[in-house]
Amino acid sequence: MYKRFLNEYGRQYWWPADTSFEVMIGAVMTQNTSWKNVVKAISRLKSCGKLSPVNVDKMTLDELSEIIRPCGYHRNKAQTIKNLVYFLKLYNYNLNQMKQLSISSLRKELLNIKGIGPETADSILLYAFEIPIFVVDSYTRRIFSRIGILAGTEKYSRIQKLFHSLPKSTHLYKEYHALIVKHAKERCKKKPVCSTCCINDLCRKLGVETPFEADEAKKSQL
DNA sequence: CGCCAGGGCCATA
DNA sequence: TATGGCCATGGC
Repeated sequence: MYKRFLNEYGRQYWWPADTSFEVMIGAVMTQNTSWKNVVKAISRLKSCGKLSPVNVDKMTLDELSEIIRPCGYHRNKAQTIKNLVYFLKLYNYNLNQMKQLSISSLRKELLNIKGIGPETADSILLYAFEIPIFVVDSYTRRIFSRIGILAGTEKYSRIQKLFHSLPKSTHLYKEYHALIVKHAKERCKKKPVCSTCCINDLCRKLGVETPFEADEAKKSQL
């Protein structure tokens, strides 16, 4: 799948951000939200010169909330970003200092921050800390359940484990997740399912329904 | 106008 | 453990 996606779409060069802090707050802001809205929110932060952990720390919750309004759920997300900055401050805003922790400890610390769940934590670990941890999102579930590899209801950790059977490569995990998002947006939307998907031939090779066939089958059941 | 977007928390059973 | 309601904005 990775090879086919890479061949189809090319390298994605994720995460699209200038600093690791921008990666982190972007990961929070994109929760159940289109990336375009996140770009708006981040540029608003940039244009007031507040795109740094120290400056975010200085702002009140309401100030931050108002600036990031375009990304949606802005009250919740402003609080989450505040919680995150509080955590970063404990380590003097120094990522190398946090990296002294074991990977599992660091992950637990991130998950302990209110508003940060598994996907957001892993996005931060992979794209900000450059630690080889695979990010599982709803697109991963959709794509791999459409071709019959997943049911889609498996627990996060189980799906992540599956991808961790691949070589533990930060570069591979970064690009694979990015390619999954790219593919979902272009060819694996909720509806309609594209009939000319680049993984159709792989489905036939595996002897399973193509995404298009699976969709048609579901329709005829109704 | 309705659907959807790179989730997570919380109350409930 | 596992659903369901809730959080909010903008693109299409």
